[in-house]
Amino acid sequence: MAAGKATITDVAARAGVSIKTVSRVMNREPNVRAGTRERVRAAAAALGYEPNPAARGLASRRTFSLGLLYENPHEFSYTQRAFEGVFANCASAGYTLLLLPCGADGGGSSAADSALHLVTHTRVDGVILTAPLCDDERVLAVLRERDTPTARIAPRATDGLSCTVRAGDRDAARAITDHLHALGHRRIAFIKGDPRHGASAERFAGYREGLQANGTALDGALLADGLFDFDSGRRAALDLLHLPHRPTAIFAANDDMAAGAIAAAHALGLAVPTAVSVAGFDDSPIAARTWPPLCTVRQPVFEMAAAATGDLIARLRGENGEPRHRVFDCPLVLRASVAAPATP
Amino acid sequence: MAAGKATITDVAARAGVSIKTVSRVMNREPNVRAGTRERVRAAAAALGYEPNPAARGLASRRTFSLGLLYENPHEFSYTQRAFEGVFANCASAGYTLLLLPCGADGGGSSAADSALHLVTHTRVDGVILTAPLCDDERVLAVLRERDTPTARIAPRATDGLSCTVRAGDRDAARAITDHLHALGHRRIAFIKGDPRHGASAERFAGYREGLQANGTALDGALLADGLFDFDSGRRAALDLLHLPHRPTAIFAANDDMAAGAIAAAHALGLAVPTAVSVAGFDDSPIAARTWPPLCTVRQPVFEMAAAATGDLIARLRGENGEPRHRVFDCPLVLRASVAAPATP
DNA sequence: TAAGATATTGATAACGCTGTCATTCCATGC
DNA sequence: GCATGGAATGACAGCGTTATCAATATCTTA
Repeated sequence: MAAGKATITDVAARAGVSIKTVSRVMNREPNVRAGTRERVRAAAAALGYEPNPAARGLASRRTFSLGLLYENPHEFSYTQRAFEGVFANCASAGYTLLLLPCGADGGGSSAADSALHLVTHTRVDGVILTAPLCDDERVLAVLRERDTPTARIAPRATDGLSCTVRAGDRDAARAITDHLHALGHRRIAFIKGDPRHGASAERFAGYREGLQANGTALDGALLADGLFDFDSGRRAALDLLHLPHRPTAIFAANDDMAAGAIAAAHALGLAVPTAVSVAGFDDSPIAARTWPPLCTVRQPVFEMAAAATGDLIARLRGENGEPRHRVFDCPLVLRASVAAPATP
Repeated sequence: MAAGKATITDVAARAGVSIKTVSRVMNREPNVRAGTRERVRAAAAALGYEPNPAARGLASRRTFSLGLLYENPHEFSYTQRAFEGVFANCASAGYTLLLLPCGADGGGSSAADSALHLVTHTRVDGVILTAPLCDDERVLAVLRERDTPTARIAPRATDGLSCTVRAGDRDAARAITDHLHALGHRRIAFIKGDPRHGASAERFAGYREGLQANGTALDGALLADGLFDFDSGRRAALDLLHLPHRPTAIFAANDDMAAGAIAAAHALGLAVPTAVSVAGFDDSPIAARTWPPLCTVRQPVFEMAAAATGDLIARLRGENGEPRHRVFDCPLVLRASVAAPATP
């Protein structure tokens, strides 16, 4: 039973009551006999009925929405920057932004579930997905089924149906690797990103390309797994720095992990960059706040999110035929956490 | 002319055309004579007419809103945590969350303007304001005028009209100061927060109370101004650490500035906490990522935001008479950036 | 047991806008 | 002067819900 089609009239007919009674049940109003209530509930469930928010709002003069007004000069995390980018284009096009956070708690399935729930029960003209949700097959299937135009930020691959934007992860990772090599580093460790993100594989590929192009063999001992968060980076770096023949540089697949690596070096009494260089990826706010500040590549998140939104809106207006796919350049950001290796 | 009252019919009557023509003008459809268009525009402006989104959505089967689906396990900035807290309560109560960011660009006036614009043109049942917007008289005046129920997070003062939540800033700052004193610090510097935030004054008051209770005189040379951001903290700390008789501890009014202070100490070759202790406020993510990690107090932002939202929704449902005012405790978080001063 | 009170249900009119289609207007060509 | 056709405008029927108030069913109480 396709959701989003049944109306209150259908439910009333099926339950053998008036629409007003259905309305009462849906709004949990008192004065409905338990049996009637149950019958209406069953009919609604069978038909996959969801009240239409617009009709509800029109009739009741309520919106069932709250505004959250905020001003945020200092904090620009990845998500924050993405919000701002999306919002910038929404506002100017007369669109409203609905936030649908997905619980990141117990494993991927719960996140997907809450995503599905929200997509099914909230009527929006289009949806913007960020990684790693943008690669979740179940979420994408629901959107396809309901013909919901979609834009995806940092997806694993393009699909001809949705607009996408992504960073040139591979080239940027290659650039960092080249930079480290050019400074004289030959033992460059790599901390991988969360495997659920498409970008992780790309960044790793860029690292490998860089080694290969510079004639350095890939040393499996210099690879560590991470999950894009500070603590996984810290732990991975501790392992790497305890190696008998330790790396002279550590390249982490994002800044949070790189910050963890710097903390690990500090904890072991190894000076950065004298004893070990550390590089990150993203140019997130943490990159300018570590000591020493982090050498990284800048991902233009705001611009990426704004572009995704613009393309999606254009599509909603029927302005362009094929969905667009954009790739954004990530320029190198040189900072003090990287230097030439000590020559022993 | 109070906005939010005029309907398309009023505009049509005033312009001497049919409602359909008004609709055409409002939607920028073609085939309207320039003169007619102008007449309609003038009538709409005179009446302060804004199309009703619900009616529009119902008739056109469009929502003019986009969904942004995201999953965000790692980044929990202050704003992010507040979002999550607000959203948690919105979703379970059947409310939708509308984000209205305010440009934090050229001075406060522009931010207030964009806030006003959004509050006026978007119909929401209630509004949640974060600092420093929650103390902006112009914003509050608009909300009062339109009888929009409001919740405020970290306001300067309560007002009997809106629900408020805030942290026990004064007590927490007092606790940090006491802690530093107990360790033996007698020259404790303080970096003030952004004066636009009510919390700044409270935290400073707590610092002063702490000194006084411990019998230490307030030394004006040990006070520095800051704006809650990393760089203002770094610069303030550089000044303080260049004093002839420099402080043994620096207490910054938030973590971002404290992180800046740590960077300043590093830059001057002063070890933390051996040469100088540094304490912050908030327990924001940066606090666990500096080296050494930051001693601070934990502000329960998620819980505060969730409580504000819950109180607001209860109010919208007419469940409670007087608006609630809550104060949240901020427990001390002991970390390595603070230790007893060296005894020379 | 009947009157009165209360709980339950439904008929119907909004709600404010857009879509459809009919109508009017006006410029053009013959 | 009159037909022709496209541009400009309007009449009116929904859109899917809630609100109002009347109607009916059920329960109380004397």
